[in-house]
Amino acid sequence: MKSEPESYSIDDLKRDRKTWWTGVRNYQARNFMRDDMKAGHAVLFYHSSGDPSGVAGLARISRGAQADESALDPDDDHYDPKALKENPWLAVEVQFVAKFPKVVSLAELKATDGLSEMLVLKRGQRLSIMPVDQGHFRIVEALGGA
DNA sequence: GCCAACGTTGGC
DNA sequence: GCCAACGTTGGC
Repeated sequence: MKSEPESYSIDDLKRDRKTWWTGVRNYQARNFMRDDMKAGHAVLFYHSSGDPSGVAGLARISRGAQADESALDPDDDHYDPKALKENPWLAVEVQFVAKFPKVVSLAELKATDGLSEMLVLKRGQRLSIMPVDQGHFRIVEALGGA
């Protein structure tokens, strides 16, 4: 799961302990939340446009997808005037697990054997949420040293 | 700030 | 359904 640290960082999640991951307005990302992200699943927390960009820590899905009410709130940054109650945007609840001592940078990910097929490293991949292979997850977790 | 690689919108 | 224009993401 990607977030710009200036917007919401691993430190913010550590402070909050858990948070509803609202504001996702991409259908593919929404479908990942709906179909593939269940309570208990492990998450890599990625800082995009960070210094450096990379995986900043670990989290866990604490509650599966529910309607993201922020889409219906005109005062919310991610308000979607076309959002429908019958076909809502979704959010999952994410729980803090660990902050890596040092961000596993994008450059480090690219340089690591066994991660070449990781989706976040694929060309043109901009989704804010994507599935991670179990093998890739273990490698990144080990690099993070948490 | 630049720009590639998208996704979305809307005219036709 | 096509596709040009536009908006967004995110690395650099």
